[in-house]
Amino acid sequence: MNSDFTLAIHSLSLLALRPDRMATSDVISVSAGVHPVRIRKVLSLLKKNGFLQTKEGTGGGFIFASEPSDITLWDIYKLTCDGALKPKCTESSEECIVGANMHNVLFSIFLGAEEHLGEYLKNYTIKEIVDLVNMRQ
Amino acid sequence: MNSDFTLAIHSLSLLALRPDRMATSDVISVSAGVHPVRIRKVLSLLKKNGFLQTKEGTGGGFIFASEPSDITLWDIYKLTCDGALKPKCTESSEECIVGANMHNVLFSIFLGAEEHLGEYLKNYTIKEIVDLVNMRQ
DNA sequence: GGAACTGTATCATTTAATATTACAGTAAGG
DNA sequence: CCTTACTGTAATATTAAATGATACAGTTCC
Repeated sequence: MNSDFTLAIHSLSLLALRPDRMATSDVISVSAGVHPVRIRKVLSLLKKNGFLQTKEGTGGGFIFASEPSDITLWDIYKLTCDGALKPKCTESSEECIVGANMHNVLFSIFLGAEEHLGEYLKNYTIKEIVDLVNMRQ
Repeated sequence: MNSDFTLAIHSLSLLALRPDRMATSDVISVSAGVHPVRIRKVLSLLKKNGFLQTKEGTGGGFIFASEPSDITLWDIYKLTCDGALKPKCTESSEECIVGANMHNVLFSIFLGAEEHLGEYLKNYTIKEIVDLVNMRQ
């Protein structure tokens, strides 16, 4: 699974814990252990979809824009790794009945698999992630 | 998703269509469009788990060992890409409550996700894949 | 106008996936 | 019993994907 997905969850959880003040990409990147540019990249995606707000310039950064209970892991999945389950089929022989059709058959099955996974991921919101993080402390 | 998974399905489907005679790794590799050594590697895994039989030497190759309707995609998933859904968390800061606990929280959620995916994949057997392939012809 | 940010493009580096080569072991058939 | 056609598997090379790093334009605040 794409690590952009976990990065997004990580960042949103961190922001959910400080709903009052902004966090810079530097602060988040230290917590997540990655390069600040990656944080900016991933979070700009979340911004475009209205999950958080940003502010440039001095004192700027990222801040939660909605309710942690309104964002599900499925929302984040769709943004960061839609199609990740899709099978990577190599160019197979068109002359063989299996080679010629396997890709399409698997594609439709995996479309269903992703939908199915979606039903599971919809059960978890950022609020629940934060609660679980707090419980472990 | 790991392409060993699709390779295994491809190979098994091909073998299911010729239950009477053996197929060599060369034949399968042409159909699947990959290197024969990879076929041998993936199929040796399937052999170890009793899904097919092999024979070395002249006239040897791979042959189905069980019923196509007895092998589900979940069986194959477990062999070829168990844990593939597991989030790739980077080393995050132990000093931050989020960084210190995110990994464990996500890990347990993804364990559940994989189980959930399993319920879906159990609905498909090699027999059904072969039927779908035939229908498309 | 300078300091502290985001936004984004580009290039470098690391890591994972896959292909290739090589060869030992096994079975069949002359 | 020797040759041919296979699997099994290790080692190495190559390619592709993920990630990191650098650079800099645009914004906001003081």
